[in-house]
Amino acid sequence: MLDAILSHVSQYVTISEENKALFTAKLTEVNVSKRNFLLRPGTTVKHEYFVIKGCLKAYYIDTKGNSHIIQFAIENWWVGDFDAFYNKVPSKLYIEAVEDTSLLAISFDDLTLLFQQAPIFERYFRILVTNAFIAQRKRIMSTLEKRAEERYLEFCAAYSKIETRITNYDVANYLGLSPESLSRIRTKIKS
Amino acid sequence: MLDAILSHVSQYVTISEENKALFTAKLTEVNVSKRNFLLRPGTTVKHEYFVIKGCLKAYYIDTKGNSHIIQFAIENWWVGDFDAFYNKVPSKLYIEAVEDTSLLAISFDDLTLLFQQAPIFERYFRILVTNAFIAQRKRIMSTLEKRAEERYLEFCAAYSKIETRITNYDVANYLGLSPESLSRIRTKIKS
DNA sequence: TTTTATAATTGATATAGGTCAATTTAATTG
DNA sequence: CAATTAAATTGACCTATATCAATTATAAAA
Repeated sequence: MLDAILSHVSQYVTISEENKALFTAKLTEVNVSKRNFLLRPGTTVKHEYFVIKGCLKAYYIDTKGNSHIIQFAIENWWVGDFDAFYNKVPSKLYIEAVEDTSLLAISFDDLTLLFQQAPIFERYFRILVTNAFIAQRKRIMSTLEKRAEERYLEFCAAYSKIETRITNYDVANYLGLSPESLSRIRTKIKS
Repeated sequence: MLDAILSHVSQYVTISEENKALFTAKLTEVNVSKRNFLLRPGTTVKHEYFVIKGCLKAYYIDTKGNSHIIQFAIENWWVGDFDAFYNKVPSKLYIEAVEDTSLLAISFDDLTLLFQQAPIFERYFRILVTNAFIAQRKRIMSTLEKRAEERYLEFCAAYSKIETRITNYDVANYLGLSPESLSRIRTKIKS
């Protein structure tokens, strides 16, 4: 349970046993069953979450009523609404479990305290956010330069562990495509 | 000169005079004149840069030969190639001065040292990257849900200080549009 | 195993924005 | 300021992907 998150931390920074204890003491378990919500828009976001088991999607509904998936999260991913969490603005996101999911949560106050007590975690999260930033930039680059078909193939390669766990409807949505277009692309690829 | 960057740091974290001195001692001035490059693809990136005066664009050329601007930078912005800088991979970016520009540079080694000497800077950069991540996410959201015209108006509102300093060709490129389309949108707006 | 709900596919048609080519306007530079 | 070069506009036409509507397949529930 805690092994997963500690080994994740250890991939990025070296931490002492004391710091491990300090960290894990601040984590609480949260379970969300399939089709239920970890987060809904309008809420104040007090936690960030680490996925132990399961799969979620983070999406929002725009002014025209269209939904847009901005992130999938599976085992060993952090998920939440950074904007709402750090800037204390109401969330715009739905975070919904696509499978029965168990997570570990850390609150804003505990995280702030942790940063004071052990600045090494400041580094851990700095590295994580930097990586997330880079990954997100690559997504922008992909959208700018590539056709739908190419982006779909790229998605399958990058998220092979996710692709089979979610519907094509959701994959299309993540890629900014209509499900019909994705379906056509898939039949085209098969031939 | 150093005032600008110190006051920028102070917007995000509280730092002592010693830490200010520690930081500024690691900065060196760099000047790039209009149409010249701060960075070219294939290079190893050893520095991140803070803009004191001027304007730059960061772009890359894709496999099809099309260029894509991923960032503009003006006064008080950090600019560089995060991916290349942190992950020590060759840069894919051109960073070109759109006006005569002066910057402050910090090297990877100095930054690493700074993080050890004064973890408060770890926090400063964590906050900056988090903000950059959030801003970038908003860009993705905008692309997903909005038409070209709407995105252009949004761009003008968000980057009013930049908009007049760069060509429409570059604005179009940043928005993922052809210059012709942007031109049509602009004439449509005027009427 | 039948019913019901959800997901995926297919066809017909529409459209935002791209591409190519030409022209005009505005900046640079000798 | 004349000569170049770069930037912006306009027109004609094209294409990737959306939208709407219907159908089929698959999964969940009764």
